Amino acid sequence: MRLNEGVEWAVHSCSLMASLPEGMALPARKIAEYFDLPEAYLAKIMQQLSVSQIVTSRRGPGGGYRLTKSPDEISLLDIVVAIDGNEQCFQCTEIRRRGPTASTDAIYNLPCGIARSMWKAEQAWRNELSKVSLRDIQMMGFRETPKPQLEKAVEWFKETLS
Amino acid sequence: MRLNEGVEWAVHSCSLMASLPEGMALPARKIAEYFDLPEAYLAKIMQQLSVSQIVTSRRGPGGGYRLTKSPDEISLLDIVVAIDGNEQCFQCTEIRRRGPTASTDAIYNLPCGIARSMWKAEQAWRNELSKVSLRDIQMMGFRETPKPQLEKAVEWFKETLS
DNA sequence: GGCAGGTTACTCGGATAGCGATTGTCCGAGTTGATCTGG
DNA sequence: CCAGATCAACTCGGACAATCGCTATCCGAGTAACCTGCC
Repeated sequence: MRLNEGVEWAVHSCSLMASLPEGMALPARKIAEYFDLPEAYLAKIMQQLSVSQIVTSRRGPGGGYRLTKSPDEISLLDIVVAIDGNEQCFQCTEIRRRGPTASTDAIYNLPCGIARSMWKAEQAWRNELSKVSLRDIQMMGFRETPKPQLEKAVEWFKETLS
Repeated sequence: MRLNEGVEWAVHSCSLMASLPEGMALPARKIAEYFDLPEAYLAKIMQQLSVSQIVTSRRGPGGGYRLTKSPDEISLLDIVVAIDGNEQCFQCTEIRRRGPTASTDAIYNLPCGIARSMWKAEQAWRNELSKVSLRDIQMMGFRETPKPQLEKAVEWFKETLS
């Protein structure tokens, strides 16, 4: 089981946008430049974020993407769901109702116990992800990034937004 | 993100084998018959369980598969790992070290905060799965399966093992 | 000098190929149990 | 009647296609700013 590679890009991109001054937008081209990623594919990722209402887009000169909400109100889970979809990891195909021992019209009061166990674990995962906000990610970045890098980033931001 | 379909088959198959009398074995052919699954593909799943030491195999007439350990000692996580692999769902490619703002030789004391958050959630998922044993699954099945089905299953077992 | 129209450059968005992993299948290798034969 | 060898059937195990989803890319649609010429 592997998460989409785009998830990593999306979270980093959103984290970058979290530092964007009010009212400004960051084009996909610039984000791709900042992380040295293929522009065309990143654009697709950003589009998915746009569809999921995590960012809004604006076309034309001075356009680009920006977050729709405060970084406090966006969780990792939101981003993961936007990129990777919201379907259950474990798909129950009701195997128990098949084969010679089970009749098709049997009444089962509960979902399959195996599915319930798998879904419970999945829920724990989702729950952890929903507890981490984009603001938390941003703060971690500020605290843990080496100083020279941080200064370079600020410089890059100034140049880009001018 | 989707879990291998084989995981569901594997757990059901193991649950079935948990009810197998001491010393006997269940061939893949019979398991496929019980659940009405394609025999060839199920054989592949069983093979993966065999490689991971969850079941042992025995060839020839009277051969088949059986659990290596007591159902108490086998967790859902063991089976998931056997079929789906043990790699991390979230792969960190160290994006933060790329692009114009980061120098390649920069020293980062900690793994990327994003990766840490994702891995923590993943750990919660693994932890939940490791808490559920095959015995638990078996017991749930006994309690929740409609009586007529349970009797049919017992009947099938008798015929098959004779 | 101010305003309107056209032009240009910039950005997003959807349609379109390429590739790798999961899914699905087959046949050969190995083993066991039964059978047959000879003592 | 028993023991040993042979045989045949059964089961696993690895090698081999097909399909699907993720990865990657391009070009057209839309928009805002700017420039130019006229009033």
